Amino acid sequence: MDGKGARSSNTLLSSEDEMDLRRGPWTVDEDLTLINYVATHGEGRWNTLALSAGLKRTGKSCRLRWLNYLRPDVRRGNITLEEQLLILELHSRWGNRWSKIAQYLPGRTDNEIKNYWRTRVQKHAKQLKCDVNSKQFKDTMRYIWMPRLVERIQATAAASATTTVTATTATNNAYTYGSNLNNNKFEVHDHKGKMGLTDPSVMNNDLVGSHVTQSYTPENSSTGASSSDSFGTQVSAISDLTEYYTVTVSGNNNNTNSADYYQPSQISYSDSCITSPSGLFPQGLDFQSMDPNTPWNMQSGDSSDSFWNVESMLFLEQQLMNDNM
DNA sequence: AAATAGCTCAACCGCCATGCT
DNA sequence: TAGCATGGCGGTTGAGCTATT
Repeated sequence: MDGKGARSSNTLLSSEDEMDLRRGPWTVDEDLTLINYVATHGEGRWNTLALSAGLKRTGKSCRLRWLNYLRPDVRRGNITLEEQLLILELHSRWGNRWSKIAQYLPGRTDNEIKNYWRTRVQKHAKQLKCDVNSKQFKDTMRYIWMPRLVERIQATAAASATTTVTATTATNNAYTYGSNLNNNKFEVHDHKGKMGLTDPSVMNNDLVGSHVTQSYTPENSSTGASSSDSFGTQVSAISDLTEYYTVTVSGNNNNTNSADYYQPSQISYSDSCITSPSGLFPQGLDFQSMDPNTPWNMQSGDSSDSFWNVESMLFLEQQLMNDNM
């Protein structure tokens, strides 16, 4: 990799070595070599690592491969409704600060979030024939997309909370409860489980019954053009903006390409969702003061999807308000 | 069945910031 | 202080896959 990058960022390599630099997709052997080397020697000093491990890759390539793919805690797969919502909110706040946004989605890489944004969000902007950075599109996200996401999240949580009641009475220790409701798989984990909230500060005992995460399987994902392999990122159901502006907006619903398809004043949404035109977290979350890893820790190797839940979001809102008082 | 279009995402590129000597 | 090495970040690309015609 790094044709020019190899020259600019890896002067340890001789020109002869440069000629041998590999680029393109990583092989299984290369992956194993990198994994074993990092396991033994740790991360960092990527150029030295590449040389010492005998990888004919630049340090940059090794670093990227490790961070975006091989790292044990990296999550790939369904981007949950909650994650989508958070991405939208954080992007509205920070713009294309992908790495910053990624800090608040544990296990997600900036690259994955960036890809999500470009493939899903920008696609809808394109469909609307407006710029993704335009006020019009931002309003669409704020007034339509995000409220609908919240509604869906809440609906999911409400439905699954009912399912959880019986499970929570069974035991307070590790349990995994699965059910099949409307073709969605629901999973419940306790505080020590592999998924779900782990920080007691956000674990209101009264809400135990809501510690539910919903797992969308690829087959019930709404994204028709998802990759075929198990590593491909899938986006949870209801990620399609088209549904939002066709359902929510009063009048002119059918013309999704219309440049003036709605006015904010036309939008009405329930009391239970967005409360401010400025977005889901109207007064600004103090994300900087939060530990990105604390409330939503998730251990590696768990392919389940949603480790956010409505309580998490409400917690965020609460903290937001507290921080602004 | 073949061709084409569209989509996804891993990987690359280039720039910048930081730390070290 | 200058020069270099390294890490990090955001933008972009293109191979591979799926869906459609």
